[in-house]
Amino acid sequence: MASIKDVAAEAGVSVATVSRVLNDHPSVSAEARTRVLAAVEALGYRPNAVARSLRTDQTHTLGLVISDVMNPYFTELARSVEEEARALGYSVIIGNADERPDLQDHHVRNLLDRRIDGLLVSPTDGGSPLMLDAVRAGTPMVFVDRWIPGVDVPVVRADGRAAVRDLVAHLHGLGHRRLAIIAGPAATTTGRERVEVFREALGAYGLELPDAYIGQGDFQAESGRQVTEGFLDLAEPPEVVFAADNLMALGALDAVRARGLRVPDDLALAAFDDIPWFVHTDPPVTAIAQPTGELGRAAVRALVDRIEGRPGESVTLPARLVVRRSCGENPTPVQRSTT
Amino acid sequence: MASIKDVAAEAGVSVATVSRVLNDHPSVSAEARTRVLAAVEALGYRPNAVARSLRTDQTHTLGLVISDVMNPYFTELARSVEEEARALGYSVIIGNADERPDLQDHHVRNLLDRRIDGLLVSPTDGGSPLMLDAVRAGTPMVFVDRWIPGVDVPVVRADGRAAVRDLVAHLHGLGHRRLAIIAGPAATTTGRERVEVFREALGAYGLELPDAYIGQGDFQAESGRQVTEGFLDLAEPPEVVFAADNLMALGALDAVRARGLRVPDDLALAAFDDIPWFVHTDPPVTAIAQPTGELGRAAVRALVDRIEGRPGESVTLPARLVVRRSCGENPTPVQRSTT
DNA sequence: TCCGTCGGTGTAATCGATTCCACGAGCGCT
DNA sequence: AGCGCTCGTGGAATCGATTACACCGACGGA
Repeated sequence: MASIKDVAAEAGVSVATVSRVLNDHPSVSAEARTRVLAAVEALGYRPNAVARSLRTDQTHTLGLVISDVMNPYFTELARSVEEEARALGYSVIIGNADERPDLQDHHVRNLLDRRIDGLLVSPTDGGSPLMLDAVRAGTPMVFVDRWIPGVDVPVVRADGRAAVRDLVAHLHGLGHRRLAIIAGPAATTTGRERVEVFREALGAYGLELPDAYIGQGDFQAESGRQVTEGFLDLAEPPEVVFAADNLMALGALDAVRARGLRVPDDLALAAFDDIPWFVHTDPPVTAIAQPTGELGRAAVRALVDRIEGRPGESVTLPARLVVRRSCGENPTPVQRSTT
Repeated sequence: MASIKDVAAEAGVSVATVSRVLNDHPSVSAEARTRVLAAVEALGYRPNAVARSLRTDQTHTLGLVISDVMNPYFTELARSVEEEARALGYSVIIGNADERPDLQDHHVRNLLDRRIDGLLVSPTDGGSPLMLDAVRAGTPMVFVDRWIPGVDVPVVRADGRAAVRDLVAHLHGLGHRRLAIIAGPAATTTGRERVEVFREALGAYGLELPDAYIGQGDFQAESGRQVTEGFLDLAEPPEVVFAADNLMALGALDAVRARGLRVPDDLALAAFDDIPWFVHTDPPVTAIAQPTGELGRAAVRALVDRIEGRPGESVTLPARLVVRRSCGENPTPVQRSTT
C-alpha cells in the first residue's frame, strides 16, 4: 500500500508538503497542491489512520459499551450513536457486555488499549475498578441509560417518573388493584429505580407494592418467564405485571400463554421500553417509550463536547406512555400528565 | 499515560527487554522478567495498540459491514461474529450500511483506512468499485449472507432451497394455490435468489408465479406494507404472501390489519428469516430459519483463515422451515425434506 | 588455555504520519 | 540598496512500539 513517501516521490515534493496538502494547511502553492493531488489520485493513496493516530494522539473513535445488543432498545441506541458520531466525524466501536461484568471489563480494556477518544457506557454493574480508574485518569466518558452513582461523569437518560404515573393511572382506571413488577438487576440503576418509581406511583393511588409482587429479573426474557410463573402460582396472583424491560415482558407473555391463559383477561401486561414489535404482538403491548434516538444523539454530543474541551452536560429526557391493548380494553387514550 | 520507556526506566532495563517480556519472548532472564512485571504493575502500564499496529502492520481487528443493524437477523449475525472473533483474539468494528451503497462505501473506506486485518461484508448492491479494488489489492475478505457474483471471495450463506420447497409443500397442502412474493432489491443476491427458488418450488407443484404476484420491496417494513396493499387491490388477490425478509413480513402484517382483514383467514403470510419475535406476533409467523449463529461463526473462521494464510473456504448451511399459524390452521408439522 | 556457542541484553532502525524549525526567494518600504 | 516581512518548502524529530544486529560474559569441549 502506497505511503506518504511514495506520494512525495511521485509528486516531486517532500513528505511535509504532501501532509500539508492533505490537511489543507494554508501555506502551500497551487502548483504543489495540484501535483500532490495528481500523485494521490495516480497511486490511489489513502492516509494510514494508524500512523496518524500515533502521531496526533487522536483516533477519532468512540467506544460504546452496552449491556445487550440483542435487546432492540440498545440496538436502536447503538444505531443513533453511530449516526450522530459519523455526523461529527467520529467512528464507533461497539462492545457487547451481555450483562456480564467480566465481558464489560474486557471491552473497556480493549477500547482503552486502542486509545479511543472517549467512552460511552451503559454499565452492567455498580462500577468496576477499571472504569473508575479510567475516569480518574481523565478518559472522556459519558453514561447512557444506566449510570454509576457517585462518579463524576455526565449521564444521559430518560426520566420515566411521569410516564409511570400515567401508567398507574391507566391501570387504576381499568380497575386493576393488584399490581406486580418484574425488576431488573439491583446492580443497575435502571433495575433499582424503576421499582422505586413504580412504588411511588402506586402510593399516589393508595396502593401497596408487597414484596411478593416484586420479582427479581435480569433483563433477559427467560427471567421474565420465571418470575411470571412465580406470580401465577401465588395464592392471590396479581392482576397486572409491569416488566422493567421489553425482553422480560416477552418472557412474561410466554409464561401466560404456556398456561393457556390470556393477556389481558387473565393477567394484564405492561413494559418499560417500547419497541416496534410491541405493535404486532398478541395483544399489542402497552409500554413506556423512551426517546431512544434522542438519547443516543445527546450522549454523543455530550461526549464529543468533553473530548474537544467543552463542558459536556448531563441530559434527562422524559419518557412517555404508549397505551395499547395488553392492560385491558379501554380505548380511551391516556396522555402524559406533564408537557 | 505511561509508555514502554517509562516502564524500562522504572525497571532499570532497556525498552527492548520490556518488549520481550510483554510478548513473552524466550530469551529474557527470570530476574529481568520479574522486575519488568513489577514496573508494569506499579505504573499501570498498558501497551499502546496503535503504536503496536503501526509497527507490526496488524490491527487484530475485523470489519463487518452489514445492510441494516435494526434487522434482528443482522443483529444476531453481528453478535455471533463478535463472539467468534473475540474467541480468536480479534475485535470487530461494525459498519451499518442501512441498505445505502454510499454509506456502505463510507464504511468500507473508513475500515480500510484503519487498516483492519480483514473485512466481512453483506453487500447492499452489486459491488462498488471500492470493494472490488480492495479485493484486487489483496485485502482478506469474506461475504456473509449476500455476495457479489463473479468476485473471487469466499461466501458464507444459507441455502433456502429445501426449506422453500417444504414451505410450498406446506402451503399447497393447506389448499393454497395463488402464492405471491415480496422480493428484495434486485441488486442483492438474496433479493433475486429467493424469487427464483420460490418460482422453482412452485413449478414442482404445477403452479405459476405471475408477474403481478411479484412485488418489489427493499427489505424494509414500509415496502412490505405497500406491496401487500398492491396485492390486496388486485382483481384476484393472492391467498398467500411470502416475504423475502422479516421486516417486510412485518409491513405485510400491518397492511392486512389496517384493512381490517385477518391473517391467515383473509391472507396467509410466511417469511424468510426467523426471529424470536415471530413467536409472539398475532398470529405467530411461519418462517424459514437460517442458522444465523453458525453463519457468523463460520464467516469469521473463514476470514481469519485467510488473514493467517490458510485457505478459507466458502460455506453453505441449510435453512429450515418453522411452521406456525400464519398460513392456516393445520397443526401437522412439516419437516425438512432432506436431512 | 583457547575458541566457539549461546543466553541475555542494549542500541538503533523502522513503521507512516505530523509539525517545529530553518532557509531561501520575493516583495515592499524606507 | 538594504532591511524585514511573508510565503513556500524541506529536513528532521517525534509518537510508542518491534526487532535485526552487535556485544559481552560464561561455559563446555578440544
